[in-house]
Amino acid sequence: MSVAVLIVDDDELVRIGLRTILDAQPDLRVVAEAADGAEVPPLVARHRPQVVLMDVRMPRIDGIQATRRLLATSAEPPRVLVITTFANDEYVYDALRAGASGFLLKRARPAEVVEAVRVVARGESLLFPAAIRRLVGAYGRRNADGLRTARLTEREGEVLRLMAAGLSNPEIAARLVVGVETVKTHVGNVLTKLGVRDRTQAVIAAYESGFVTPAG
Amino acid sequence: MSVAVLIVDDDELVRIGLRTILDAQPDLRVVAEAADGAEVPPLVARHRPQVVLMDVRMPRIDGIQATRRLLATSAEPPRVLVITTFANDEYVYDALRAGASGFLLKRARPAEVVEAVRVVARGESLLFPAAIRRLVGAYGRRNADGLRTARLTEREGEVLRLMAAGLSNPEIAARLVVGVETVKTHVGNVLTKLGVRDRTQAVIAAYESGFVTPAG
DNA sequence: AACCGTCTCCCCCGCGTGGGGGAAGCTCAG
DNA sequence: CTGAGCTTCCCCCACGCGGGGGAGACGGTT
Repeated sequence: MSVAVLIVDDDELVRIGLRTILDAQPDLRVVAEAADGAEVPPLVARHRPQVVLMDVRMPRIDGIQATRRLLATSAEPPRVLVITTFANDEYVYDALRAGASGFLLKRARPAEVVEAVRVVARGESLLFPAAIRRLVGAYGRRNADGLRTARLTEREGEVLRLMAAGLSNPEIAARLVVGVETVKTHVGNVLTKLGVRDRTQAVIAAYESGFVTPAG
Repeated sequence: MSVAVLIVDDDELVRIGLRTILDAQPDLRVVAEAADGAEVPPLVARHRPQVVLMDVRMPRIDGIQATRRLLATSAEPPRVLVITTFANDEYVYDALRAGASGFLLKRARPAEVVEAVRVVARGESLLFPAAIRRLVGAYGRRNADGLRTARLTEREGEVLRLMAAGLSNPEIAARLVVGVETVKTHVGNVLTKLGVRDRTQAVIAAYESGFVTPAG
Protein backbone atom coordinates (compact mmCIF):
# COMPACT_ATOMS: atom_id res chain seq x y z
CA MET A 1 0.00 0.00 0.00
CA SER A 2 1.36 3.39 -0.98
CA VAL A 3 1.56 6.32 1.40
CA ALA A 4 -1.33 8.79 1.01
CA VAL A 5 -0.21 12.43 1.08
CA LEU A 6 -2.16 15.68 1.42
CA ILE A 7 -0.50 18.82 0.13
CA VAL A 8 -1.38 22.13 1.80
CA ASP A 9 0.14 25.26 0.31
CA ASP A 10 -1.38 28.50 -0.89
CA ASP A 11 1.00 28.62 -3.80
CA GLU A 12 -0.18 26.55 -6.72
CA LEU A 13 3.28 26.38 -8.23
CA VAL A 14 4.58 24.77 -5.06
CA ARG A 15 1.67 22.35 -4.98
CA ILE A 16 2.28 21.31 -8.57
CA GLY A 17 5.97 20.90 -7.92
CA LEU A 18 5.41 18.76 -4.83
CA ARG A 19 2.74 16.66 -6.52
CA THR A 20 4.99 16.04 -9.51
CA ILE A 21 7.86 14.99 -7.30
CA LEU A 22 5.78 12.76 -5.05
CA ASP A 23 3.58 11.13 -7.69
CA ALA A 24 6.70 10.08 -9.53
CA GLN A 25 7.37 7.71 -6.64
CA PRO A 26 5.64 4.32 -6.75
CA ASP A 27 5.28 4.19 -2.98
CA LEU A 28 3.80 7.67 -2.58
CA ARG A 29 0.43 9.01 -3.67
CA VAL A 30 -0.97 12.53 -3.46
CA VAL A 31 -4.63 12.16 -2.56
CA ALA A 32 -5.61 15.81 -2.29
CA GLU A 33 -4.45 19.40 -2.23
CA ALA A 34 -5.52 22.40 -0.19
CA ALA A 35 -4.67 26.07 -0.56
CA ASP A 36 -5.63 27.09 2.94
CA GLY A 37 -5.54 25.67 6.44
CA ALA A 38 -9.32 25.88 6.67
CA GLU A 39 -9.71 23.28 3.94
CA VAL A 40 -7.59 20.74 5.77
CA PRO A 41 -9.98 19.06 8.25
CA PRO A 42 -12.64 17.96 5.72
CA LEU A 43 -9.99 16.77 3.28
CA VAL A 44 -8.27 14.78 5.99
CA ALA A 45 -11.61 13.28 7.04
CA ARG A 46 -12.39 12.22 3.51
CA HIS A 47 -9.02 11.00 2.26
CA ARG A 48 -7.32 9.89 5.47
CA PRO A 49 -3.77 10.73 4.39
CA GLN A 50 -0.87 9.32 6.38
CA VAL A 51 1.19 12.44 5.77
CA VAL A 52 0.22 16.09 5.43
CA LEU A 53 2.70 18.39 3.77
CA MET A 54 1.84 21.69 5.41
CA ASP A 55 3.01 25.14 4.44
CA VAL A 56 3.49 27.54 7.34
CA ARG A 57 2.54 30.72 5.56
CA MET A 58 -1.01 30.77 4.32
CA PRO A 59 -3.89 33.22 4.33
CA ARG A 60 -6.48 32.93 7.09
CA ILE A 61 -5.32 29.81 8.95
CA ASP A 62 -1.56 29.28 8.91
CA GLY A 63 0.21 25.95 8.96
CA ILE A 64 1.04 26.01 12.64
CA GLN A 65 -2.55 26.65 13.64
CA ALA A 66 -3.88 24.11 11.15
CA THR A 67 -1.47 21.53 12.52
CA ARG A 68 -2.51 22.23 16.09
CA ARG A 69 -6.20 21.90 15.30
CA LEU A 70 -5.70 18.82 13.18
CA LEU A 71 -3.81 16.92 15.82
CA ALA A 72 -6.12 18.05 18.60
CA THR A 73 -9.39 17.08 16.98
CA SER A 74 -8.55 13.92 15.09
CA ALA A 75 -8.54 10.44 16.62
CA GLU A 76 -5.90 9.03 14.30
CA PRO A 77 -4.19 12.16 13.08
CA PRO A 78 -1.86 12.06 10.11
CA ARG A 79 1.79 12.88 10.40
CA VAL A 80 2.43 16.54 9.65
CA LEU A 81 5.50 17.56 7.72
CA VAL A 82 5.83 21.32 7.80
CA ILE A 83 7.16 23.08 4.74
CA THR A 84 8.98 26.33 5.27
CA THR A 85 11.23 28.62 3.34
CA PHE A 86 13.63 29.19 6.17
CA ALA A 87 15.26 27.00 8.72
CA ASN A 88 13.68 29.23 11.28
CA ASP A 89 14.06 28.49 14.95
CA GLU A 90 10.79 30.07 16.02
CA TYR A 91 8.99 27.87 13.55
CA VAL A 92 10.86 24.85 14.79
CA TYR A 93 9.64 25.56 18.28
CA ASP A 94 6.07 26.47 17.32
CA ALA A 95 5.66 23.54 15.00
CA LEU A 96 7.05 21.08 17.51
CA ARG A 97 4.61 22.39 20.07
CA ALA A 98 1.86 22.05 17.48
CA GLY A 99 2.84 18.45 17.01
CA ALA A 100 4.58 18.45 13.66
CA SER A 101 6.70 15.39 12.93
CA GLY A 102 9.21 17.14 10.80
CA PHE A 103 10.45 20.00 8.76
CA LEU A 104 11.12 20.47 5.13
CA LEU A 105 12.78 23.40 3.41
CA LYS A 106 11.16 24.57 0.21
CA ARG A 107 14.53 24.64 -1.41
CA ALA A 108 15.12 20.99 -0.64
CA ARG A 109 15.96 18.81 -3.61
CA PRO A 110 13.32 16.35 -4.84
CA ALA A 111 15.19 13.38 -3.41
CA GLU A 112 15.19 15.07 0.00
CA VAL A 113 11.49 15.79 -0.21
CA VAL A 114 10.69 12.21 -1.04
CA GLU A 115 12.91 10.87 1.66
CA ALA A 116 11.42 13.23 4.25
CA VAL A 117 7.90 12.04 3.46
CA ARG A 118 8.98 8.40 3.77
CA VAL A 119 10.68 9.09 7.08
CA VAL A 120 7.67 10.65 8.75
CA ALA A 121 5.32 8.14 7.13
CA ARG A 122 6.98 5.29 8.99
CA GLY A 123 6.55 7.14 12.24
CA GLU A 124 9.95 8.68 12.66
CA SER A 125 10.55 12.33 13.33
CA LEU A 126 12.50 14.65 11.15
CA LEU A 127 13.26 17.45 13.51
CA PHE A 128 15.42 19.49 11.21
CA PRO A 129 15.55 20.32 7.56
CA ALA A 130 18.02 18.21 5.65
CA ALA A 131 20.73 20.83 5.60
CA ILE A 132 20.50 21.59 9.30
CA ARG A 133 20.06 17.96 10.14
CA ARG A 134 23.26 17.13 8.34
CA LEU A 135 25.01 19.77 10.37
CA VAL A 136 23.60 18.48 13.60
CA GLY A 137 24.45 14.92 12.74
CA ALA A 138 27.95 15.76 11.63
CA TYR A 139 28.97 18.12 14.35
CA GLY A 140 26.29 17.30 16.87
CA ARG A 141 26.81 20.15 19.26
CA ARG A 142 24.45 22.67 20.67
CA ASN A 143 25.59 25.65 22.66
CA ALA A 144 24.03 27.19 25.72
CA ASP A 145 21.59 29.17 23.63
CA GLY A 146 20.20 25.93 22.35
CA LEU A 147 18.44 26.65 19.14
CA ARG A 148 18.18 30.37 19.54
CA THR A 149 20.80 31.27 16.98
CA ALA A 150 20.79 28.11 14.89
CA ARG A 151 24.19 27.42 16.38
CA LEU A 152 25.89 30.24 14.57
CA THR A 153 29.32 30.95 15.91
CA GLU A 154 29.96 34.27 17.57
CA ARG A 155 31.62 35.62 14.47
CA GLU A 156 28.87 34.36 12.21
CA GLY A 157 26.34 36.02 14.46
CA GLU A 158 28.18 39.31 14.14
CA VAL A 159 28.25 38.96 10.38
CA LEU A 160 24.55 38.14 10.23
CA ARG A 161 23.77 41.16 12.36
CA LEU A 162 25.73 43.38 10.00
CA MET A 163 24.05 41.77 7.01
CA ALA A 164 20.74 42.58 8.65
CA ALA A 165 21.92 46.17 8.98
CA GLY A 166 22.25 46.32 5.23
CA LEU A 167 26.01 46.19 4.93
CA SER A 168 27.73 44.69 1.90
CA ASN A 169 30.63 42.25 2.21
CA PRO A 170 33.31 44.92 1.72
CA GLU A 171 31.57 47.08 4.34
CA ILE A 172 31.40 44.22 6.80
CA ALA A 173 35.06 43.49 6.15
CA ALA A 174 35.96 47.10 6.91
CA ARG A 175 33.84 47.10 10.05
CA LEU A 176 35.33 43.89 11.40
CA VAL A 177 38.80 44.76 10.15
CA VAL A 178 39.25 41.51 8.25
CA GLY A 179 39.56 40.57 4.60
CA VAL A 180 36.62 40.37 2.24
CA GLU A 181 37.45 36.70 1.68
CA THR A 182 36.95 36.05 5.35
CA VAL A 183 33.60 37.76 5.32
CA LYS A 184 32.58 35.70 2.32
CA THR A 185 33.42 32.55 4.23
CA HIS A 186 31.33 33.62 7.21
CA VAL A 187 28.47 34.69 5.00
CA GLY A 188 28.58 31.36 3.21
CA ASN A 189 28.50 29.51 6.52
CA VAL A 190 25.57 31.59 7.72
CA LEU A 191 23.64 30.86 4.54
CA THR A 192 24.30 27.15 4.87
CA LYS A 193 23.38 27.00 8.55
CA LEU A 194 20.20 28.98 8.08
CA GLY A 195 19.31 26.90 5.07
CA VAL A 196 18.84 29.89 2.83
CA ARG A 197 20.02 30.82 -0.62
CA ASP A 198 21.23 34.38 -0.42
CA ARG A 199 21.84 37.24 1.99
CA THR A 200 18.38 38.65 1.47
CA GLN A 201 16.79 35.44 2.73
CA ALA A 202 19.30 35.39 5.57
CA VAL A 203 18.13 38.83 6.66
CA ILE A 204 14.51 37.75 6.42
CA ALA A 205 15.30 34.72 8.54
CA ALA A 206 17.04 37.00 11.03
CA TYR A 207 13.90 39.09 11.36
CA GLU A 208 11.50 36.16 11.37
CA SER A 209 13.43 34.32 14.04
CA GLY A 210 13.75 37.34 16.25
CA PHE A 211 17.51 37.36 15.86
CA VAL A 212 17.08 41.00 15.00
CA THR A 213 13.97 43.03 15.67
CA PRO A 214 12.42 46.00 13.87
CA ALA A 215 12.76 49.43 15.43
CA GLY A 216 15.16 50.32 18.17
CA MET B 1 30.34 83.17 12.01
CA SER B 2 30.43 79.49 11.13
CA VAL B 3 27.61 77.11 11.87
CA ALA B 4 28.14 75.04 15.02
CA VAL B 5 27.21 71.39 14.61
CA LEU B 6 26.72 68.59 17.14
CA ILE B 7 27.07 65.05 15.87
CA VAL B 8 25.08 62.31 17.60
CA ASP B 9 25.67 58.76 16.44
CA ASP B 10 26.57 55.60 18.28
CA ASP B 11 28.86 54.53 15.49
CA GLU B 12 32.29 56.12 15.77
CA LEU B 13 33.08 55.51 12.14
CA VAL B 14 30.03 57.49 11.13
CA ARG B 15 30.96 60.28 13.53
CA ILE B 16 34.47 60.46 12.14
CA GLY B 17 33.16 60.47 8.60
CA LEU B 18 30.68 63.24 9.28
CA ARG B 19 33.20 65.31 11.20
CA THR B 20 35.72 64.99 8.40
CA ILE B 21 33.18 66.04 5.81
CA LEU B 22 31.83 68.96 7.81
CA ASP B 23 35.11 70.31 9.20
CA ALA B 24 36.42 70.52 5.67
CA GLN B 25 33.91 73.31 5.10
CA PRO B 26 34.96 76.81 6.16
CA ASP B 27 31.41 77.75 7.11
CA LEU B 28 30.75 74.67 9.24
CA ARG B 29 32.24 73.65 12.56
CA VAL B 30 31.71 70.48 14.58
CA VAL B 31 31.65 71.54 18.21
CA ALA B 32 30.96 68.19 19.85
CA GLU B 33 30.06 64.56 19.41
CA ALA B 34 27.77 62.22 21.32
CA ALA B 35 27.32 58.49 21.09
CA ASP B 36 23.98 58.34 22.81
CA GLY B 37 20.83 60.41 23.07
CA ALA B 38 21.33 60.80 26.79
CA GLU B 39 24.49 62.83 26.25
CA VAL B 40 22.75 65.36 24.06
CA PRO B 41 21.12 67.82 26.51
CA PRO B 42 24.29 68.74 28.43
CA LEU B 43 26.31 69.04 25.25
CA VAL B 44 23.70 71.27 23.68
CA ALA B 45 23.61 73.40 26.81
CA ARG B 46 27.36 73.84 26.80
CA HIS B 47 28.09 74.27 23.10
CA ARG B 48 24.84 75.75 21.80
CA PRO B 49 25.03 74.23 18.32
CA GLN B 50 22.78 75.58 15.59
CA VAL B 51 22.41 72.14 14.06
CA VAL B 52 22.30 68.67 15.58
CA LEU B 53 23.01 65.75 13.30
CA MET B 54 21.02 63.02 15.03
CA ASP B 55 21.12 59.31 14.33
CA VAL B 56 17.82 57.51 14.83
CA ARG B 57 19.22 54.21 16.01
CA MET B 58 21.09 54.41 19.26
CA PRO B 59 21.23 52.45 22.48
CA ARG B 60 19.13 53.70 25.41
CA ILE B 61 17.64 56.91 24.03
CA ASP B 62 17.03 56.86 20.28
CA GLY B 63 17.18 59.85 17.98
CA ILE B 64 13.44 60.41 17.83
CA GLN B 65 13.12 60.53 21.59
CA ALA B 66 16.22 62.67 21.98
CA THR B 67 14.86 65.10 19.41
CA ARG B 68 11.51 65.29 21.16
CA ARG B 69 13.08 65.99 24.56
CA LEU B 70 15.55 68.45 23.16
CA LEU B 71 12.94 70.57 21.41
CA ALA B 72 10.54 70.35 24.34
CA THR B 73 12.93 71.44 27.06
CA SER B 74 15.12 74.00 25.36
CA ALA B 75 14.27 77.66 25.00
CA GLU B 76 16.22 78.17 21.80
CA PRO B 77 16.50 74.66 20.47
CA PRO B 78 18.89 73.82 17.68
CA ARG B 79 17.73 72.57 14.35
CA VAL B 80 17.70 68.79 14.24
CA LEU B 81 18.76 66.96 11.13
CA VAL B 82 17.96 63.29 11.50
CA ILE B 83 20.33 60.75 10.00
CA THR B 84 18.89 57.48 8.91
CA THR B 85 19.93 54.53 6.82
CA PHE B 86 16.62 54.18 5.08
CA ALA B 87 14.15 56.60 3.61
CA ASN B 88 11.67 55.14 6.00
CA ASP B 89 8.19 56.52 6.16
CA GLU B 90 7.55 55.70 9.79
CA TYR B 91 10.65 57.61 10.68
CA VAL B 92 9.59 60.51 8.52
CA TYR B 93 6.35 60.70 10.41
CA ASP B 94 7.83 60.18 13.87
CA ALA B 95 10.65 62.61 13.35
CA LEU B 96 8.39 65.29 11.95
CA ARG B 97 6.19 64.91 15.01
CA ALA B 98 9.29 65.11 17.15
CA GLY B 99 10.18 68.38 15.47
CA ALA B 100 13.05 67.45 13.20
CA SER B 101 13.86 69.94 10.49
CA GLY B 102 15.10 67.46 8.01
CA PHE B 103 16.32 64.09 6.96
CA LEU B 104 19.59 62.80 5.76
CA LEU B 105 20.40 59.39 4.38
CA LYS B 106 23.61 57.83 5.59
CA ARG B 107 24.44 56.94 2.06
CA ALA B 108 24.24 60.55 0.98
CA ARG B 109 27.31 61.94 -0.72
CA PRO B 110 29.46 64.43 1.17
CA ALA B 111 28.21 67.33 -0.90
CA GLU B 112 24.64 66.41 -0.01
CA VAL B 113 25.48 66.18 3.68
CA VAL B 114 27.08 69.60 3.65
CA GLU B 115 24.22 71.14 1.73
CA ALA B 116 21.64 69.59 4.04
CA VAL B 117 23.33 71.10 7.10
CA ARG B 118 23.44 74.51 5.45
CA VAL B 119 19.78 74.31 4.49
CA VAL B 120 18.52 73.54 7.99
CA ALA B 121 21.00 75.98 9.53
CA ARG B 122 19.37 78.88 7.71
CA GLY B 123 16.00 77.82 9.05
CA GLU B 124 14.64 75.93 6.09
CA SER B 125 13.24 72.46 6.29
CA LEU B 126 14.54 69.47 4.44
CA LEU B 127 11.63 67.13 4.66
CA PHE B 128 13.01 64.39 2.51
CA PRO B 129 16.32 62.80 1.79
CA ALA B 130 17.88 64.01 -1.40
CA ALA B 131 16.77 61.05 -3.47
CA ILE B 132 13.18 61.14 -2.29
CA ARG B 133 13.12 64.89 -2.38
CA ARG B 134 14.12 64.82 -6.01
CA LEU B 135 11.28 62.46 -6.71
CA VAL B 136 8.81 64.58 -4.86
CA GLY B 137 10.00 67.69 -6.58
CA ALA B 138 9.93 66.11 -9.99
CA TYR B 139 6.68 64.26 -9.82
CA GLY B 140 5.15 66.00 -6.82
CA ARG B 141 2.24 63.71 -6.19
CA ARG B 142 1.08 61.92 -3.13
CA ASN B 143 -1.60 59.29 -3.24
CA ALA B 144 -4.37 58.58 -0.78
CA ASP B 145 -2.10 56.57 1.46
CA GLY B 146 0.00 59.65 1.88
CA LEU B 147 3.41 58.54 3.01
CA ARG B 148 2.53 55.08 4.16
CA THR B 149 4.18 53.22 1.31
CA ALA B 150 6.62 55.84 0.12
CA ARG B 151 4.37 56.27 -2.86
CA LEU B 152 5.24 52.93 -4.30
CA THR B 153 2.89 51.96 -7.08
CA GLU B 154 0.69 48.93 -6.63
CA ARG B 155 2.98 46.82 -8.74
CA GLU B 156 6.07 48.05 -6.95
CA GLY B 157 4.43 47.16 -3.66
CA GLU B 158 3.78 43.64 -4.91
CA VAL B 159 7.37 43.33 -6.00
CA LEU B 160 8.67 44.59 -2.66
CA ARG B 161 6.47 42.13 -0.85
CA LEU B 162 7.86 39.28 -2.93
CA MET B 163 11.38 40.56 -2.38
CA ALA B 164 10.65 40.49 1.33
CA ALA B 165 9.53 36.89 0.92
CA GLY B 166 12.99 36.04 -0.32
CA LEU B 167 12.23 35.62 -4.01
CA SER B 168 14.83 36.34 -6.68
CA ASN B 169 14.05 38.38 -9.76
CA PRO B 170 13.43 35.33 -11.96
CA GLU B 171 11.14 33.90 -9.28
CA ILE B 172 9.22 37.14 -8.99
CA ALA B 173 8.89 37.24 -12.77
CA ALA B 174 7.45 33.74 -12.78
CA ARG B 175 5.07 34.58 -9.95
CA LEU B 176 3.77 37.73 -11.61
CA VAL B 177 3.88 36.21 -15.06
CA VAL B 178 5.98 38.97 -16.56
CA GLY B 179 9.49 39.19 -17.95
CA VAL B 180 12.59 39.38 -15.79
CA GLU B 181 13.38 42.75 -17.37
CA THR B 182 10.11 44.10 -16.12
CA VAL B 183 10.84 42.90 -12.62
CA LYS B 184 14.26 44.49 -12.77
CA THR B 185 12.63 47.78 -13.66
CA HIS B 186 10.24 47.57 -10.72
CA VAL B 187 13.00 46.52 -8.36
CA GLY B 188 15.12 49.42 -9.51
CA ASN B 189 12.24 51.82 -8.93
CA VAL B 190 11.64 50.41 -5.46
CA LEU B 191 15.30 50.81 -4.57
CA THR B 192 15.31 54.39 -5.78
CA LYS B 193 12.11 55.32 -3.99
CA LEU B 194 13.17 53.74 -0.73
CA GLY B 195 16.57 55.36 -1.03
CA VAL B 196 18.41 52.09 -0.62
CA ARG B 197 21.24 50.40 -2.45
CA ASP B 198 20.22 46.80 -2.92
CA ARG B 199 17.38 44.37 -2.36
CA THR B 200 18.67 43.37 1.04
CA GLN B 201 18.35 46.93 2.30
CA ALA B 202 14.94 47.15 0.64
CA VAL B 203 13.78 44.14 2.64
CA ILE B 204 15.18 45.64 5.82
CA ALA B 205 13.33 48.86 5.09
CA ALA B 206 10.17 46.83 4.48
CA TYR B 207 10.47 45.28 7.92
CA GLU B 208 11.51 48.46 9.68
CA SER B 209 8.66 50.46 8.20
CA GLY B 210 6.08 47.85 9.00
CA PHE B 211 5.41 47.27 5.33
CA VAL B 212 5.87 43.62 6.16
CA THR B 213 5.81 42.13 9.64
CA PRO B 214 7.59 39.15 11.16
CA ALA B 215 5.58 36.01 11.88
CA GLY B 216 2.38 34.97 10.18
C1' DA C 1 -6.14 65.78 -28.47
C1' DA C 2 -2.26 66.06 -25.49
C1' DC C 3 -0.21 64.71 -21.44
C1' DC C 4 1.32 61.95 -17.52
C1' DG C 5 2.02 57.89 -14.94
C1' DT C 6 2.24 53.08 -14.97
C1' DC C 7 3.56 48.75 -16.75
C1' DT C 8 5.84 46.32 -19.96
C1' DC C 9 10.21 44.88 -22.41
C1' DC C 10 14.85 45.69 -24.42
C1' DC C 11 19.98 46.97 -24.74
C1' DC C 12 24.75 47.29 -22.45
C1' DC C 13 28.01 46.79 -18.66
C1' DG C 14 30.54 46.32 -14.14
C1' DC C 15 30.77 44.00 -10.11
C1' DG C 16 29.21 41.97 -6.00
C1' DT C 17 27.61 37.63 -4.71
C1' DG C 18 27.70 32.80 -3.75
C1' DG C 19 29.56 27.93 -4.50
C1' DG C 20 33.43 24.92 -5.17
C1' DG C 21 37.57 23.88 -3.57
C1' DG C 22 41.98 24.42 -0.22
C1' DA C 23 45.11 25.84 3.66
C1' DA C 24 47.02 28.08 7.50
C1' DG C 25 47.21 29.38 12.63
C1' DC C 26 44.81 29.46 16.88
C1' DT C 27 42.51 27.65 21.15
C1' DC C 28 40.52 24.23 23.87
C1' DA C 29 39.17 19.53 25.31
C1' DG C 30 40.16 14.85 25.46
C1' DC D 1 49.92 15.29 22.02
C1' DT D 2 46.14 14.91 18.93
C1' DG D 3 42.10 16.43 16.99
C1' DA D 4 38.09 19.38 16.43
C1' DG D 5 36.27 23.77 15.85
C1' DC D 6 36.83 28.59 14.74
C1' DT D 7 38.85 32.18 12.25
C1' DT D 8 41.50 33.82 8.79
C1' DC D 9 42.82 34.11 3.82
C1' DC D 10 43.34 32.31 -1.00
C1' DC D 11 42.00 30.33 -5.75
C1' DC D 12 38.48 29.83 -9.65
C1' DC D 13 34.08 30.65 -11.84
C1' DA D 14 29.06 31.45 -13.11
C1' DC D 15 25.45 34.43 -12.64
C1' DG D 16 22.24 37.31 -10.59
C1' DC D 17 22.02 42.01 -9.52
C1' DG D 18 21.82 46.93 -10.13
C1' DG D 19 22.66 51.29 -13.01
C1' DG D 20 22.53 53.53 -17.39
C1' DG D 21 20.00 54.25 -21.12
C1' DG D 22 15.51 53.77 -24.37
C1' DA D 23 10.77 52.63 -26.04
C1' DG D 24 5.99 51.11 -26.86
C1' DA D 25 1.10 50.45 -24.99
C1' DC D 26 -2.52 51.54 -22.03
C1' DG D 27 -5.65 54.36 -19.05
C1' DG D 28 -6.67 58.34 -16.83
C1' DT D 29 -6.70 63.52 -16.45
C1' DT D 30 -6.56 67.95 -18.25
